[in-house]
Amino acid sequence: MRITKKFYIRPATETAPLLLGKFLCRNAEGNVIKRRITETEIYFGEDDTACHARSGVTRRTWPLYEQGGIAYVYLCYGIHNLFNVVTGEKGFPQAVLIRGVEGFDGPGKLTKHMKIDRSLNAVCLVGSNEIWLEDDGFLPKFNATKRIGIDYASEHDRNRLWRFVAEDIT
DNA sequence: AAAGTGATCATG
DNA sequence: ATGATCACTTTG
Repeated sequence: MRITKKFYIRPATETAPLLLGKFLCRNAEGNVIKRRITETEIYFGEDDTACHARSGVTRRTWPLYEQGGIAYVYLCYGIHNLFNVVTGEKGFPQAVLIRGVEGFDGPGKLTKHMKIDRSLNAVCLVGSNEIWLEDDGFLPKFNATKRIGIDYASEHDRNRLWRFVAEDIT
């Protein structure tokens, strides 16, 4: 069944591991794709030097400050659309980056396959018929590791174990 | 190892 | 208006 609002309104630190195994669902022009999430990463607050919100509210980062349950999609390196799930209460910027789904490892690859782009930025995952998440009760085992691709962040933030990889989903 | 690619943000 | 930066992927 579709994941409801309540699931999203809690800290990304809680939500990120729970998102593993959930189905990311996308309806693009009547074509529905559903795939289990295999890899997630936390971006948490203005004090997290790896988080986009480290510079406060801007034209790009405003969705991070909304109440949990919406999408945050932005263009990375001029080429790749990266998909995040905004979590928590309104006013505290945080999100979970979806880094992989079954069959498609890599945050840019999965968005390409599922036709996710910036037109879905700030879309409500609870109410949209274009993109949403579903839960069938499956809870995979997982490992927590360091985040990837954030060399510019402080050592302290680089060392946080804020990346989660499911073991039993390929 | 390194390019490709363009929105975003800080600076002037 | 301009330039540096960047939560990546692919190619050699």
